[in-house]
Amino acid sequence: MATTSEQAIVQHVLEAISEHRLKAGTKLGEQALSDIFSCNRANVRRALIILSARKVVELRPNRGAFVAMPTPEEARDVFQARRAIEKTIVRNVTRNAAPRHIARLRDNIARDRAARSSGNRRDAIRLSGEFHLILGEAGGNIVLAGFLRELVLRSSLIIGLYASADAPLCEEHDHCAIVDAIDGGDEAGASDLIDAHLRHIETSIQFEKDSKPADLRAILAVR
Amino acid sequence: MATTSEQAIVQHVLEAISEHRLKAGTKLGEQALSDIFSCNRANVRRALIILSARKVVELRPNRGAFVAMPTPEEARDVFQARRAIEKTIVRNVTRNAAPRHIARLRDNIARDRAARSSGNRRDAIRLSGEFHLILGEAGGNIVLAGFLRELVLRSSLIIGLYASADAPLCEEHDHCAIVDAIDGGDEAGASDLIDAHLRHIETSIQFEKDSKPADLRAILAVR
DNA sequence: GGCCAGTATTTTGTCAACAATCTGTTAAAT
DNA sequence: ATTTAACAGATTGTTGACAAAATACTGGCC
Repeated sequence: MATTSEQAIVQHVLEAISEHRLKAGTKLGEQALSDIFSCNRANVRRALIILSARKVVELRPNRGAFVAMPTPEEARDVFQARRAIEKTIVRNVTRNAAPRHIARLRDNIARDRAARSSGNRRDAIRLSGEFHLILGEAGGNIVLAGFLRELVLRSSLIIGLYASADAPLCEEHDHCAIVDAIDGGDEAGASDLIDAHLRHIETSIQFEKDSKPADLRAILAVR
Repeated sequence: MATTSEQAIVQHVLEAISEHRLKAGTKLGEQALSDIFSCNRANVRRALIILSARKVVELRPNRGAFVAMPTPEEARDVFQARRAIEKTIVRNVTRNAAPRHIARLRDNIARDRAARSSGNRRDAIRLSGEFHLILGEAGGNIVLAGFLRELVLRSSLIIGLYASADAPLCEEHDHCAIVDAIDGGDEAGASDLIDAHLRHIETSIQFEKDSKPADLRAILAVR
């Protein structure tokens, strides 16, 4: 059942979202996608169902597929979920810490720093997201890693929606401190650092509350 | 895109799994399902894709769909993920504790007890799973609740695979103590209790390690 | 000039027929 | 008797055509 093109579509859409090329709310027409990937509409359909199951695409009946637009409430839930999951992951990493994993993390930080200093914002965004995914893999729990992959993607949409265009995202200093704690075997310390890191990202996003049709109606009501 | 029959198939399969009527490894033929639900094969296909995204169904190319068979490693990961997620959920419930939620939880325990004493094992299994889902809803975090729903289902498959047929599952006493702690506003206590509860379930399952093809090959190799 | 109705076009949803693949059985050959 | 090969049946995968719905457009009306 798994064709190559279906996987390719999913992969490319996810990458585009994580690099902030695809913005929340963008329509993903079936014809358009089947043209781009030169495949049958059936494959596009399968890809869209998979993406909607991962909550990064919303399927509206008789309307089509759109890149999901997380609400502020959803955003809050996503970040709380990340704290719960990543704290456990980081504890796992600290316990199981294989040297190659530490190396991958440090390599990521170095490349992130390089991308930042050379002004390559797109790479920087992708790399600071990947840092968390590497943690997920290094933790050794496939289930948690899968959940985290979904959450990081949704975070990417949230940041694209609610953060200002040139806001600082993950601070590489934070990432560095986390790896140091892991490398030093400090489970509780690493756990606290990732928690603080995620809280810091969340508070750096300001959610404008007025984006719901109900509010609009209330505002425009003549009385 | 969401038809009624597609939702119905997903719903019924999930219910059947959570009540241990559908066992891990069962083949879900397309024709069979389209006959049962009297719908087109296309709808069956969509349902199967959704189920495979939730990891309760495995899609083997050119072979068809089968109810997933979690490995012991996967089982360990699922339960660790549940501990991470449910501890946070229980803390949320304790903080937000609406009376109607507490009532729903106590009602669930009462019905669970009734089912047990009347020897209705199927209902008892379903109800003790539902207890955790009610916690998920009461926590108020939709993202975590969604993850938990998936994990409870996978737990159901795991228990069906590895637990003996008449093993005691969730102890209703455990559930009772958890609700008491929540009702008393004891966040840390409730968190510890659910952690212990999940560890207890996990240790009551013995995983026979010999179920992988790699092991079989090693065992049967003539040298 | 702005607004509404009716039509045309595009897009999504449904379906059935056809092709490819796999499974199980039968038959022939060693 | 065992093994191999080929065949028959069943199941999955693919494709294109058709139906239904929504959006865009055009013309008439206030």
